[in-house]
Amino acid sequence: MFVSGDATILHADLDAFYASVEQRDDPRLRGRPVIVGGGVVLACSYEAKARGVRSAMGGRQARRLCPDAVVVPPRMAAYTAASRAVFEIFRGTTPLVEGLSIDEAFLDVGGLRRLAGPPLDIAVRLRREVGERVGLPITVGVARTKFLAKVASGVAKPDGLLVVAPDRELEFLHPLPVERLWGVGPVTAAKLRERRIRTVGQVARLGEATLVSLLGAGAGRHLHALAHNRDPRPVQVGRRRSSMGAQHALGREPHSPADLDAVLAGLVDRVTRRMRAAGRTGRTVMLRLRFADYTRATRSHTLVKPTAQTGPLLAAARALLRAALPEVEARGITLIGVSVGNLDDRHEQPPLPFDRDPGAELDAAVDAVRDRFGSSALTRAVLLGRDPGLEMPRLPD
DNA sequence: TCTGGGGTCCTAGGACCC
DNA sequence: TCTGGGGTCCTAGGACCC
Repeated sequence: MFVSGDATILHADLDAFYASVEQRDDPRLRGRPVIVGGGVVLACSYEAKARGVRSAMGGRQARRLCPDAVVVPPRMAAYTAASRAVFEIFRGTTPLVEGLSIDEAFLDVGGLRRLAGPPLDIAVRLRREVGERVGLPITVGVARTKFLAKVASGVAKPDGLLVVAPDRELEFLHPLPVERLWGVGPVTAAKLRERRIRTVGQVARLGEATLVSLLGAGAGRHLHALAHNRDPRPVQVGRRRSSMGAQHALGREPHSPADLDAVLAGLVDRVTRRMRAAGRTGRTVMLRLRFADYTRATRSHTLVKPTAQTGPLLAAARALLRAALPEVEARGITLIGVSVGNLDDRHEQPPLPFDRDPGAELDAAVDAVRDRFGSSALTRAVLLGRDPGLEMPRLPD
């Protein structure tokens, strides 16, 4: 029978996901260091990790560390398909699945003991199934809380399984370095290091007030709770994205306002197209900038009505960019991004027929142009207000 | 070795309303 | 004329995650 307080939460995490898909699909890559992505490392195999390669590392450094690595371009469609197949296995295991990203999820198997056996057996079967049916290695951590299950999978990687029994939790947790805690990144770790605090156990002995004064109220309380393995968050099914965005890195050379506008139009088009495909609308447009010194800034504007139409969202993004141009010209720009937040479901406002909804008509025309001529033609058309082969309504300013 | 693209959550001040 | 507390929304920034 179900005993509350059992270790019943699984954190399942595919190992070196993109690189493992590449090794699965090309046997020549197996056992060799593999790097996915050229400019920066998107993912790398464990053979490459053993040589010091890390994701997000610059490509040049990665090749210097590991000259015999095979560098392959990313194949997002293959990763998406593999992810879907794995999530099907997750949902075949338990209905209580909370996806965290393309390659990891929490599974609550608390109610399944009678049906499917104890969590350890379920985890063993899950790993075998993912291996046999999708051909990928996956690590599973099992614990009483989400947080600890994730820590456990991190410790067990790669291709591992680790169950943390409820009566051994602190014994497991306290010797670990603070960086293992979910939410402790470089900044927090550095602040703790200044106080000579390196392990989770040392954090636990600090006392909440000290942590709050060191890290602020939110982070301090959060960290204090985690260090004592207090994490009441349940596994949540069906969480929806709350924003969608796209961004594009630019070289350090100067960019004219017209160039930036072209990039911006392409980004807004990409985002709104995905929003329409997902049936979402949004109200808040956020412009993200990164300057030549790699500091960042954001500018946002909230519309009165949610929409997925390119027109109003592009107009808002353009207004934000125009307002930021003096700063951009003074400081130089190396990245431009757009995201739409405050996402709503679209169901409340069924799409109007074209003859009553010029915005939807415009979007349909834009999609048609892209499909026929490609996105670069589309960007030119949007910028010039010209017709590359189709009647194109003008974009609002 | 100059650093991609996609997200989440938290904080804090100001506007505005009751 | 001066003084409250509480709540929500918007904007901007920052830390963190994969």
